[in-house]
Parts: sequence; structure tokens; C-alpha cells
Amino acid sequence: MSESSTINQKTMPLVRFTGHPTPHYHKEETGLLNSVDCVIFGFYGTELHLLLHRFPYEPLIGHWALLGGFVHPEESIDDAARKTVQRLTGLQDVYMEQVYTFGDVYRVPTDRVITTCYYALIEVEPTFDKLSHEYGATWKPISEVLTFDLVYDHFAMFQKALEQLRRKVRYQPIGFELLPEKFTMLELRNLYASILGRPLDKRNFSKKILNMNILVKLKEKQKGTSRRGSYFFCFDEKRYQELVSKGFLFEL
Amino acid sequence: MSESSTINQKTMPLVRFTGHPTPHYHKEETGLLNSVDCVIFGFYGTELHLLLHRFPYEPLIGHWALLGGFVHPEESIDDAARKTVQRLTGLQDVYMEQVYTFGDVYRVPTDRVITTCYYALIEVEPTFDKLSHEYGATWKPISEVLTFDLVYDHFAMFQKALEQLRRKVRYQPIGFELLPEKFTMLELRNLYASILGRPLDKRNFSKKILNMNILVKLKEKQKGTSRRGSYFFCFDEKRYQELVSKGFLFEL
DNA sequence: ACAAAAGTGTTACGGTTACACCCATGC
DNA sequence: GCATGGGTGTAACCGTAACACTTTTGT
Repeated sequence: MSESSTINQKTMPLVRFTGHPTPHYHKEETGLLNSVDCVIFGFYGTELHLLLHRFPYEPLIGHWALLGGFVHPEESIDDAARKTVQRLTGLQDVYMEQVYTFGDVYRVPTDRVITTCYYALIEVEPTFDKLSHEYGATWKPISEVLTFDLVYDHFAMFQKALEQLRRKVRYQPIGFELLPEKFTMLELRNLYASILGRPLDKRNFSKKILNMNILVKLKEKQKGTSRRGSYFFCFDEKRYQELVSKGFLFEL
Repeated sequence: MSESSTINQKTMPLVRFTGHPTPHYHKEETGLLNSVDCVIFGFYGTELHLLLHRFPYEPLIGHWALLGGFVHPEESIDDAARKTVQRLTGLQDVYMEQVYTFGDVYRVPTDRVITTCYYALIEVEPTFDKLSHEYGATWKPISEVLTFDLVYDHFAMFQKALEQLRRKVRYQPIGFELLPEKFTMLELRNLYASILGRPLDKRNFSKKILNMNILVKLKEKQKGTSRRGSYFFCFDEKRYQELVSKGFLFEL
């Protein structure tokens, strides 16, 4: 195997290479519809929230649903997912991760649609005024979502996404994606407690996370929530990367 | 939200319901090609192996590749994956798990193909005489696969699959899927050592796994490999399920 | 001065790691 | 009887979990 078989995706032409010398083995295959659905997580107060909208098509008009969109021939599925999040929240450059692809024949009764589910982690504050009214999007606490009857298999998507988030949040520092740049130790602890679904000891939690040396304590204090005020911290991404390259493993 | 929006997939008719009262919101969408690729893991000797075949299409004829197949309109993606494994190995009822969906526009240069990757865990012995000669399938040790130049993005699929297996094998008792019904403690330990990529202490490993109470020690001994012979064990699935329902967590 | 949240240290426990010798058997 | 792999126990260590009081400051 002397020649490379890898394709440089960046330099590919935008038009398909059609002068193929051998039988085109895809010729007889039928194209199917592909879509993406996004489980959009946000954190505020003391609970993790989900961004839902009212399904606008019959026969399920008005039922709660994840927001999705079709995958077009000239866009990757990741792009389709990013566009969907942007359409709903107005935000770009959001942390997203693919969760699972749902491909049962009758998952959508009226058509064969294969849907790839993604989750997004979003800082909620900046979305409040940007939320698409066109889509009737609303933040709902996950404890409430558990009682909802989502459209199609959207509930299963939500469950898979939450499960994956719960797992990943323990070995990758992705929780910070849900918080503003500056946050207090209490906010961080509440975030993790909400995601993991169990209370976390105040002293043990801060001991553990501070020992990792990936947070910077700021001079500034949060005012208003308490007499004394609590210090802000921020996540030091650069420092984290340095530590990782030396073998450090984030773990909660 | 009084009525259920969930669809009972088992009682769905095989013909689409077409008399839809409202605008068919999928009408203008273009169908894409969907396929599955399978990372087939097997264990023998002391190392984890991968089942590969020689790619039969130009311009990559003869390069090592995962086996895949297209997803047809009347089959789920899970079914497509199962069929692919059966075609190659002759085996049915194999443990499979979805890994990730690869949806870059130019991942296959000649067509837009969205591919969902699965891994399968297989007991190797029964496949030796069944392996499809038509596809030129061969078991390759993963240490060797790491040096291969697989077709398209198949190497990335292999990596994702291995990563997922490494993770999952630590919190779910799926390792047994790679072994015959009866196995020795040494075989089990070698299996885990190979998957996790690090040596495991003999005493600590057997202590830990035996303490879980999910293995049954058989009267029978393995002969031939040593003078003394070592006892066979088997995984007690029923017992494991009982323990799980009492809150037990498998963890290695 | 008091109310309300912030911040901080020590101890007990449990699980993980490291490690070496005797055992059973076939030749 | 000896060579080969099989089987077994203990002690040190480390990280986790449990737990309560003092500090700060705005009103």
C-alpha cells in the first residue's frame, strides 16, 4: 500500500468528479431524507434547561419538540446542526456534539427520515432577547421536560443526549460552556449537581476542582446575592491544554 | 397535551399513510445516499482483532476497508448494519452498537454518502470457516491496523469505534461478547488488557471481577495450555441483571 | 447586632496498587 | 522430580466522603 488513499477535503472541488473509469457502484441506490435534531441545553437558576419549540406541522401542531432541519446535499450534517441552532437562538460558534442517529423506518410516519441528533451547550443569558419568536422557542427545566410528551422520538433523543452529557461532563471540562465567562463556585457546583442529578458537597467539590489548577480566581466579587459576595472564577483553557499535554486527566 | 404523540412502531402499516391533511413539509427536500460501515471486533490469541476486507471498487481497489452497505428505504439503519455483518461473517444475533455518523460532503469523493458507523463484537472461532471469500475478509490485529491506510474516512471510524469500545467495556459487561461461552481467567484478563491497551495485574484483576459475583466457576478445566489446567468461567447474565436491579454497577 | 451566604480543614473509610511464593499436574 | 503455568493474601497508599464552625458585610 504505497499510495495514500486519504482525501484532502479542503481542496476538493465543489463539483463532483464524474468521469469515473469503473462502474459507479451507487447508481441503483435510492436517496433518503436526512435531518438533524438539536437538544439545546442551557443552565440558569439552579437547574439545567432545554430549549423547546412548538411543532408547527399537522397532525402534531403545538406539541413540544426539538428543533431540527433537513440536511441539504451541499452541507455536512454538522453544518446542518449548527444552522439549526443558529436559526433558533441567533448564536454562532456554539459547543455541539453528535449524539446518535435515529434510523427506524417509521420513526416519522409520513416519510422515511433518518435523523442525526446533536446536543448543544449554550450560555442562556445572551439568548433571552434573541430567541426566535417565529419558532416559539422556550427554555424549560429538564425536570419538567421529563413529563412532556415530545413529538415522534424526540423524547428518546433528549434522553440519549442527557445521558451522553452526564457521562462526558465527568471526563471533559465542557460544563463551562454552559456558564458565562465569569462564574462563582456556587454556580459551578449547582451546574454539576443539576447535570449529574445529585447533591455535591460544598467543600469537597471546590477542593477537587481547585486542585486541578484549571480555574483562575478573579479579584472581582459577585454582589447582590449575598452580603459578603463571592469571588468569580474563570476557566483557563490554555492552562488546561498544557496540563493535558502533560498527562492530566479531568475527572469528576 | 392530552393525546399521545408517540407512534407504536410495531403496528405501523407497511405502506405510508399518504392522505395527509396539511402541507407535506418534506416535499421539496432532496434524498441523499445513506450507508453503514461496520467495525467488527474479535479477540483471539492475546490481541483484539479487526475484520477487514479489500475494497472492490476503483480507484481504491485492493485497499483495506471496513465492510459497509447501503441503507434501503424499507430497512432501518440498524438492520442495514446487521445485514452487513451477516453478509461478511455469516453470523446473526451479534452484539452491535452504533458509533457515529459521518456526514461531511466530500467524505466519499464521487457521491454524497452519509454513513453511520457501527461496531460489532464477535466470537472469532465460529467465523473462521464462514468468512465470506467473496469479500476477501481477514482478521487483523489492531496493532497492525494502526499502520494501515484505510479507504475514505474508515480509519477515523475505526478510531472512534475503538475509543467507544474502550470506554464502554469499563462500565458494561460487554467484553464477554468477544469470548466463547466458557473462558479462563487468563483469557478474560488478556482481553481486557488488549482492549484497554495496558497490562493488568493477575491477582488484582481476578479479585475484582470475582468480587462482582457475575462469573460462575465451572468444574471443568482447560487442558493443553498448561500442566495444571485452569478453570473455566462463564458470565451469568441473569445474575448480572438481578444485581443491576439492586443498584449494582459494573466497573473496571 | 443580626441575618445570610461564603469560606475553610481534619478524620475515617474503602478501594486500588504493588508484590512473591506455593500448588497441581503431565511429561 | 522437574518444569510450567495456575492460583492465592497482605500491607501501604491514596483519593473520597463526611462533617461544623468562623468570616464577612449590608441592612
